[in-house]
Amino acid sequence: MEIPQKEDIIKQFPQFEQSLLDDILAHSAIREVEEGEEVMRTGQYIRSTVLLLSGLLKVYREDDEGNEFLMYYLEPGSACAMSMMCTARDEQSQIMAKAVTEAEVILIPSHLSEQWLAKYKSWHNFVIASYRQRFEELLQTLDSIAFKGLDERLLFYLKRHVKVSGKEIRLSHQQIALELNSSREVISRLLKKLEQTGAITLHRNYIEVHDLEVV
Amino acid sequence: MEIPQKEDIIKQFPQFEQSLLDDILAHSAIREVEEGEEVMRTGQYIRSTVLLLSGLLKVYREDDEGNEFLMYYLEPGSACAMSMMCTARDEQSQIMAKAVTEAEVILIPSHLSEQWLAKYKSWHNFVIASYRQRFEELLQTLDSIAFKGLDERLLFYLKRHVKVSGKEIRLSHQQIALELNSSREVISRLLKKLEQTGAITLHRNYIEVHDLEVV
DNA sequence: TGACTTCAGTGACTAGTATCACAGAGGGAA
DNA sequence: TTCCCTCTGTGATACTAGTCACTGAAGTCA
Repeated sequence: MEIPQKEDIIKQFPQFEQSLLDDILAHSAIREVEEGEEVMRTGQYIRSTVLLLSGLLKVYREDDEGNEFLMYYLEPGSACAMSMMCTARDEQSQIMAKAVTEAEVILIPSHLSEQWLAKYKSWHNFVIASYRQRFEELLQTLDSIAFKGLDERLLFYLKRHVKVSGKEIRLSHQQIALELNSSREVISRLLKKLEQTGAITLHRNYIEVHDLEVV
Repeated sequence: MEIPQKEDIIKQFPQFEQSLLDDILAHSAIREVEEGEEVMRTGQYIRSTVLLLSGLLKVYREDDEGNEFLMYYLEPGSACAMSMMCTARDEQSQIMAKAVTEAEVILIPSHLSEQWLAKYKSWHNFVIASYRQRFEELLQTLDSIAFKGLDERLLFYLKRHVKVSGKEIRLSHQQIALELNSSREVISRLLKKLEQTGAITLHRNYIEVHDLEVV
């Protein structure tokens, strides 16, 4: 654990008021997370609100048979909405969060983030905005699962990936299949089709995205 | 629009403090909603927080082709979480809400429900709890769509229905198919199978539930 | 260089769900 | 009663996605 640096926090959370920043500095810790490390597990008790300072987290759901699907990505400057909600009553996490890249998260003790809701207007707004944003992303994910075929879901997935980490998608087909709760062969075939339209080029262990909108 | 009666509100929202109840009485209206009437439409601007006083609402998502799927039911004493979130910035609804039975909703102007977050502890808790609860229900729905076959989803759907409106499910197979984003014939077949196990009995326009746990 | 491992491509088959077509049952209204 | 409409049941067929079995290509390491 490190002491957070004020400048880093300001850069990612410019909307926070001075006194809130001071409070964060005084009472919270930074945790450095390695690539692939789990930040949160289903069933784990949550005693801190999690803010992301750097890196990229994926938030996903896992069932009892080890199947998973991606809910959304968290980028620096955002918060894990679940950690805020559970916070309120010391409850268990419903989700998994894993670092996609090396990352730094700020851990704010639950009772403080709770108090701050009343104390700091900017904190309150941030929390409400986070809820709303995650809710919307979740709805989008839900839509794509409920209404779309796997081909469209894959497209949606690739687009989302491009948005958070650029046009070189460094994933194996296997990993993609896992996040979409599908199987490698099926994903391979669909990617192949996409390649034939010219939208992407396939390589070993990465996908080069040209233009996903034309498809 | 009617003037809300204090006793009715207390009955459904016993956790609200006196002064909050007075504020609700002074500034909000009750709207009576008929069975089948839409309370909220995707794309509509939301200027009020919606509390449910009596009746039953279903909250669902609809895509551009008219497909839909059920997110969850709202019972008296609960609030539409989306209406609270949108409230904050006068935004558009992402969802549909329709009265399953005749219902009464309380409409609280957005700017007030916003102010009350700071002013009334009980309101603040209520809002946070609502967020959390809806989020969890949404996650459950998501799970069942992502991980389960239609047979299990149907079971999940029936259970949920029994919980909110009893063991006589007054729905046609067609309506169920719609809410699960499936087709009538398939639902008919699955229900038939359930009937054969003895879990339910089928009738015209309603389903008699005996025991869904044994299946 | 050769052995080994991981990743990707492909055909054949299967399971689950959707779609189509049609028949019959139940209930309401004239 | 008769007509009509809605709801339900069922077979045939098609399509999507998942599974299995196998091949070959790319990268790694001794």
